[in-house]
Amino acid sequence: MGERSRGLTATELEAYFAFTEVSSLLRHSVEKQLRDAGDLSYVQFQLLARLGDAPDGRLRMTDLADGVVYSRSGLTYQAQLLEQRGLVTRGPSPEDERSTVVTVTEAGRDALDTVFPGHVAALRELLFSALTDADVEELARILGRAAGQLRANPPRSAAPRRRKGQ
Amino acid sequence: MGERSRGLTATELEAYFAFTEVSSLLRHSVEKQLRDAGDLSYVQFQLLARLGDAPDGRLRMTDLADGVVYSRSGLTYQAQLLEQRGLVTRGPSPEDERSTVVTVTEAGRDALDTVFPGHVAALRELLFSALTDADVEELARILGRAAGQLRANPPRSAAPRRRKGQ
DNA sequence: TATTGTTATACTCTATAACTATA
DNA sequence: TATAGTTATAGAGTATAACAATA
Repeated sequence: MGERSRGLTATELEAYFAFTEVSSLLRHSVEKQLRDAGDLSYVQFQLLARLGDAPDGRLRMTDLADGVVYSRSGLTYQAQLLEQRGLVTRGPSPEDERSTVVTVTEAGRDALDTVFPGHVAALRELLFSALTDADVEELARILGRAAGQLRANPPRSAAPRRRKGQ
Repeated sequence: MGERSRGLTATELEAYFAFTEVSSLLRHSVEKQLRDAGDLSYVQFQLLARLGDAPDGRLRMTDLADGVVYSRSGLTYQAQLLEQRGLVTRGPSPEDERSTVVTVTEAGRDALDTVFPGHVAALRELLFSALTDADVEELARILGRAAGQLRANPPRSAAPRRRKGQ
């Protein structure tokens, strides 16, 4: 970025550019794989995967959204799509009548199983094949730190609600 | 991802999750900053930044697109937006009459200058503040490798055209 | 014939605000 | 009053295919 790079060191710039490049290319490839293999968008895959890992495959809408979707209406939209396809069910929470609980169905787990091998293969081929075990460890450590920092810095200029929406 | 994680080591999974988390949160924050500070989308910022670094601030459409936009019509759309705002100009190439050359205007450079300090500040605060100099060097090295690998693996199942769209 | 770019079109996704209902 | 979620609506962005023009 030429002169505008003042404020970042050369190494920082290099790391940032590499990060954005990897992020963009990897995301694009992965999205294509998920679409081709299971007709899932990346967001839908993330939501299903999250539910698949949750106890009983169930999560409240609010907890499901975290980090994946940045507006509540966006989550409602995606949850509707998944429900229409029979990959999740939605129902009221027994504990808190305001809440909606989303649950993965068997079909939802099948969709994950269908998509997952290709997903892993893509990651291995596109990302990990170029890295040593030590690289991967370093990457996990460093990005883990960065993730912690980002989590601790919620988007500023907060809006109406604190948790989900923006 | 529970049992479905077979095929990736625990460390690989950890690295991948951290990567997606950082990518998502950072992108979201940066997009907000660019929008607030200069009414630019992330894609528009990338296009302007690329032009700002190019000799004479000029690039052919095809060269401008690389890695930023994945369809030719998408680039045309964004270039139109930038041209309407006076941030770039478009004109025919003298060498190849088929080509369109895009050039940053002074207003375009001003827009970059307006947005850049906040952009750098966000990166410093959200990403680099948590990392040591050695971390940043490692990150640049590792992600540089990964980027090379990704560049060498163009999106498979190629389509109509080879370079940009597909 | 292949390449560069534009246009028309349809579609996906996201965000804002207004609204309902429960705590 | 605050929280959880939905709905209506509008807007931004992307992709595909058909197209025109030049190499």
